[in-house]
Amino acid sequence: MGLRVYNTMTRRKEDVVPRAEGEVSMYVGGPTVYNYIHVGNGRAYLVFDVIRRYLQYKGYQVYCVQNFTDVDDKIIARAMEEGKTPEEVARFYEQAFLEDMRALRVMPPDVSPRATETIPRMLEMIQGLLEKGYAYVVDGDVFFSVERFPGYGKLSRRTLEEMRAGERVEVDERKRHPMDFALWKSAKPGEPAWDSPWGKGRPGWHIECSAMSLHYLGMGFDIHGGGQDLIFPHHENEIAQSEAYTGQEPFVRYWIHNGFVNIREEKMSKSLGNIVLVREILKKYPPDAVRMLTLQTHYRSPIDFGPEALEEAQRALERLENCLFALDSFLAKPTTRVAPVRTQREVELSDSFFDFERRFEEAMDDDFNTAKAMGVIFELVKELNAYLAEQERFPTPAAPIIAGLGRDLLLKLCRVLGLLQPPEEAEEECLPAEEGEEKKPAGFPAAEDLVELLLEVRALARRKKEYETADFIRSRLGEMGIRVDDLREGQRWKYVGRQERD
RNA sequence: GGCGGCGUGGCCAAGUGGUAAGGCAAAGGUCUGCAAAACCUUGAUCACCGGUUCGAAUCCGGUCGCCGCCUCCA
Repeated sequence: MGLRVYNTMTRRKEDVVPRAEGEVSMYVGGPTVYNYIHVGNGRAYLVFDVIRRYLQYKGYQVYCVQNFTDVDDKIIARAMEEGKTPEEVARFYEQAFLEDMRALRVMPPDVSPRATETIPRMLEMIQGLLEKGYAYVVDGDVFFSVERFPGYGKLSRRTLEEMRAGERVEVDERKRHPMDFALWKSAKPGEPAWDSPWGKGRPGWHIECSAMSLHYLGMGFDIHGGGQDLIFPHHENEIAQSEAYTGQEPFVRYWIHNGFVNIREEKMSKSLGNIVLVREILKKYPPDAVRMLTLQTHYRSPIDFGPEALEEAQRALERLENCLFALDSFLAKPTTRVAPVRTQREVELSDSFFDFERRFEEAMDDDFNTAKAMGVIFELVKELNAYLAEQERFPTPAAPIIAGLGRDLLLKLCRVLGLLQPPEEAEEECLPAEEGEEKKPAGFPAAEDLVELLLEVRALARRKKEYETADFIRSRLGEMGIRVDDLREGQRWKYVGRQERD
């Protein structure tokens, strides 16, 4: 069974057959950089991050383009408010976006072009559309004529007659059809502007994505993704422009759209004023908790990002981390005899590992069913925990081998979903340890050794039933972010980081 | 008005023709000086009504309820 994906265009799950064998080209709608991104944006980028990781896991060479919309009404408005230039605003939030993405552990795209740097390509396209009669000029504005493009509405499944343009927004009288949209907007005084054959102006919103995707990926690329709110009009317009301009179709092979984020049952949106910023929740929850929450629901369904849901996701994540912690400390324990001889139970368990991986893949192959895939991972966790529990009573010589295999599989599957990734280099740079370390004399004991020493003291205390001392050590270490668990055969510990909640 | 989606145990959420994954919460038990973790055990007939079928949460029709899009938005 190969990979299948739900294509918004056909409203069906389709087998994925990339344009070029073994390669997948994808374009993910990037941010308009006029503000910090909210969790709705965050979800979209997490969804496509997972899709991308899974494609790579399947062996595809993935090439990913993501734009920055750095010229736009909202950016201009923001600049006015803050007394800055639109460019300053754009660069600032561009940087903030990159920080948020890194914090969420989203893989950076291969190319992230800016709209303002793609203007020549856009002018070229607009010119071409004019020449072919798909567009017209009015007072320095250029509009796309939707009536000239027969396929208009095919993505959002609606016809021009069905749409009630002007019902909620006043229609520009100069347009030939109410649904016509701007390719180029003439500049008002004080706005950023570029020279064009139609006078000074700036691009309309939709044209940039067409220009960039055609430039970097070419006609008929594989995956175009974004939130469901982009289906109409943004992606519909992109199709119209691109197919009209090139005279070819399709513009995109597979359209993938993720569902919305709700906050307490309501759609999160700017007008409702219930925006939650990515950087706000990352102050309260680890990035993997946010990722876990998105993974536990299918990408096309709505998700509630309320505090209850996040708490729950965090506890689910802890179950995963606890299992890994238990495996790691089990494997770190010095063992006297290791032998490959497996018990019947161990033969069955290690055989089942293949099964887990197969079921994981089946789930992901079916339109990236991460909720199902997480279910498989949690079943694996249960098996591994049960096995470790057995080992406490009845150690077996092959245990390190089996536990090692289990650990490798668990980590492998989690990382396909972007969970439990090793900390990034950038993060380590943030730790203020660097300088101090230089000053330490050679041979200064590592922190790990000192922790071990404390735990030896604690073990001694426990043996003498001096529980006050033992508990004191445990709680003080806990305050420093070191978690200590007592097991039947000894203690295990791990640096889990300081808990900074609220 | 048009188009689309949803309604599964206390909560979240997979499943879309063969008698319901998983997570969180809860209860009891095991382990344990305490704590934490973990393990074992316990619970849903799938909004409602009717139909198709040997058999439906899963297909068809209807009813009720919720939501989204048609406007900038991930």
